[in-house]
Amino acid sequence: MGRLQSAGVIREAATELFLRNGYLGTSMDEIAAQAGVSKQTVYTHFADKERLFTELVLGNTDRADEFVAVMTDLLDRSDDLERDLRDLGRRYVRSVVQPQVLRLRRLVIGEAGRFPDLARTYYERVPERVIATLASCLARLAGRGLLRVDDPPLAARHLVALILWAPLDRGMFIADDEVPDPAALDRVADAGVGVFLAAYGRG
Amino acid sequence: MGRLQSAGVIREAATELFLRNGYLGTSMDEIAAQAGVSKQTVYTHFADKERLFTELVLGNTDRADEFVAVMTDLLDRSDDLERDLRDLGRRYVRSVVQPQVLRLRRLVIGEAGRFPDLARTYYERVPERVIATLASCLARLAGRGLLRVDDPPLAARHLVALILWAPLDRGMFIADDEVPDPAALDRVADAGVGVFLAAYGRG
Amino acid sequence: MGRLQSAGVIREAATELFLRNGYLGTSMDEIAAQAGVSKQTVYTHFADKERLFTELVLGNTDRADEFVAVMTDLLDRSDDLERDLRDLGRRYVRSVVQPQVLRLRRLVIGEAGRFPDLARTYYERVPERVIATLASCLARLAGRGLLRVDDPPLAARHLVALILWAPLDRGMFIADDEVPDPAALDRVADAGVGVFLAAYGRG
Amino acid sequence: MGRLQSAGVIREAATELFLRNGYLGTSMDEIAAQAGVSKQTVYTHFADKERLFTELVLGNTDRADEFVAVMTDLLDRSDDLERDLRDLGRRYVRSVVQPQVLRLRRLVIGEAGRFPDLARTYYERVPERVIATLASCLARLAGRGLLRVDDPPLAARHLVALILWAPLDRGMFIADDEVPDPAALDRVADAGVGVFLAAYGRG
DNA sequence: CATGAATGAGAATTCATTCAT
DNA sequence: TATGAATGAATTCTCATTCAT
Repeated sequence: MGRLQSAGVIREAATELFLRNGYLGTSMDEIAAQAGVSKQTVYTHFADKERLFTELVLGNTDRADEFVAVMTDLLDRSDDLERDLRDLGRRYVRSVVQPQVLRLRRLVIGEAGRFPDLARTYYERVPERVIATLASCLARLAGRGLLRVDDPPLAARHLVALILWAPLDRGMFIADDEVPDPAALDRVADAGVGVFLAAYGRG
Repeated sequence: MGRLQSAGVIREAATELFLRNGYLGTSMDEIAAQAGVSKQTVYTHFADKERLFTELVLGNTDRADEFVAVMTDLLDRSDDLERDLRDLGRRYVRSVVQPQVLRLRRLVIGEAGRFPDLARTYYERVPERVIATLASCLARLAGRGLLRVDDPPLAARHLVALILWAPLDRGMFIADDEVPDPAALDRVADAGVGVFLAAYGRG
Repeated sequence: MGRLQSAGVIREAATELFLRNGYLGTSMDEIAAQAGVSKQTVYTHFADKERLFTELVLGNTDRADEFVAVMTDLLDRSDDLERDLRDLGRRYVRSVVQPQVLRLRRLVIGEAGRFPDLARTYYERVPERVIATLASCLARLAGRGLLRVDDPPLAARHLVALILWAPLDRGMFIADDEVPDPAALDRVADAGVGVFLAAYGRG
Repeated sequence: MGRLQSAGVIREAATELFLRNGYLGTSMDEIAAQAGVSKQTVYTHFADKERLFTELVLGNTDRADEFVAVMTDLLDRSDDLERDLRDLGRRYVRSVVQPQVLRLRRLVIGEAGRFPDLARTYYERVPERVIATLASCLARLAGRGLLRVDDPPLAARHLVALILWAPLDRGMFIADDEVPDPAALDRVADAGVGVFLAAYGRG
């Protein structure tokens, strides 16, 4: 088996186990067994457990990339802001409540004490990045006269909070695998957008 | 040393260690050493590590009691809603960003996979309890004509989200011990209340 | 099994194994097995492998005590110096070529790179201590007019060298368990004393 | 890279590491890394770790050759024995206290239990060879009437002991890299020669 | 000749838990 | 009630060595 294959298999196995059992709850033995390689092969590809862990976590941050692109596209060319904000909110909420996403968030939060730099980097690369991009979009929308926004980052945080809070906060504590009902999620997102527009809409 | 003293000392020691190092990251040896008792004494008072852990976590949920009482008192006899909502928001945000509170939240979230029932119970006893109480208060305020609220639980979630989201989300990932600047927290809370009133206010 | 028993059994087992297989060549597993206790019991009594090792080595340095006492006694009340020096030389050589003694010397020398402080301490407590005591004795003998000694420590080194060198140097490299022929050892010691007296004798 | 170059580089790397960290304390990985070649290349040139080790140790025994030649030359054509013995003693002591030489001696002694044949061979090729050659020289000097020597090997051992003992015994245990003060070494050698001549000199 | 990938065995150390006193 | 001693299983990581290319 070549280098690429092994590394990939190990990555998959380790990701699954870390997400399920946490950092300390996952042993290098289990990872090797799950990947079907010897323990030493794991160490050939990843210097130690810490680096394997951080590499995996940070390797999962690019999922934010697509969302940021979609968001920019959607809002910058919007000609029906309420419709497009709802669309955005629904997409956002649905992506965030994926079990994999929730598990990763729980993992990073739970290990923030042990890996403070990792948690900070994750925070900057994922949620903060979305907020910053959204703030830019809102500023442009305000420039086009479609919103009244004095403090774009603050407004962005409010929009995200209104859309995500309820399902995300719940998702942090309720760790089962059942994705919430999509219709209910849509209602949550719509209601959040409604409040946002009531406060920031053109009036 | 009597039973009560020992149990208390152990509880303190274990709480500190669990909050700092997590469930798996804390050993019964460390707890005994930190408490200044023998390991066997720990086992005399707490059947095993799991029960010690869950008992400690659930023993820390009554901190929500006071807040719920304050909230009810404040809102039910309000004669200046904006002022009192701001007061409430500022108190809430300040209490939530206490390092101990953030650490406990991180701990429960991080162990939600290993202790799903514990996480669910914590969720119900702390954040959901606040939401439910707040929803009642908002309903009564609507009854008094001070707010326009169709769905009180939803409105409660919105208010909490607007007030807490930014500092709490940050606090989940940035695990240092520096409490945010109180003035900045006040501004965050005030801005959240502002958005809430823009959407749900009588005017 | 009580604390004292366990510690003693572990000490014996570890001493034997370290002397036979060296520091790195001995595993904590082997020590526990040889002692008939669990590995953790070894760790209960000795913090780690290094401390177990150093404690054992330094615990074996008091064997020099008796010899130093005998030497002082013998030389300080000597009324036939040649006879008593020969007696001393024979005792010395015989004690030094004991397999246990040679093994310990080899062990400390071989680990001098890894445990420089241990080697230095051993050197000071065993060979240097004998030299210092012997130097005092020789000085007193010179004071009694029985020897001509300008530099007692130097003379002491010469005497020790003349007596020990040949069997000890051989014993460092030839590691079998056969003790040299006692008669041959006596001749070596006697010859060494002869040279010493030819150089330092009264004349 | 050709066979010769690789082998040489590996030899150098392994020698340095074995001398510094011992046999078990040196891994084939470290040797390969230090040599800048792959581990497999090490195994191409040396069947296994044991053979690499023994080959290196025995490859370092020819350093005795030169000294033996110098000694023979010096003593066999001596016309001022005291001067030439002192010269010899000073050279000998200085060569023996070289850090590399002391490290090799410590290494062979420390591994005498694991590699008894290697230690024996080293002993025969280095110290015993010097003794044997010196014994011949002393015998010839006695034949020329310059010394009174009944048992040349014994006399040779005495001379070597008187010259080397103090610095060499110390050098076995004190493993720092500071070479002793040359002037002090000269005094040690001179004093040893003095005692030797007092016992074995013609006068 | 040289390499990167892989292995099974074993290293030191720590774990939660129990037993005898 | 409290303890010190003890355990068996598990932890991360390294070892000397071999295989396919």
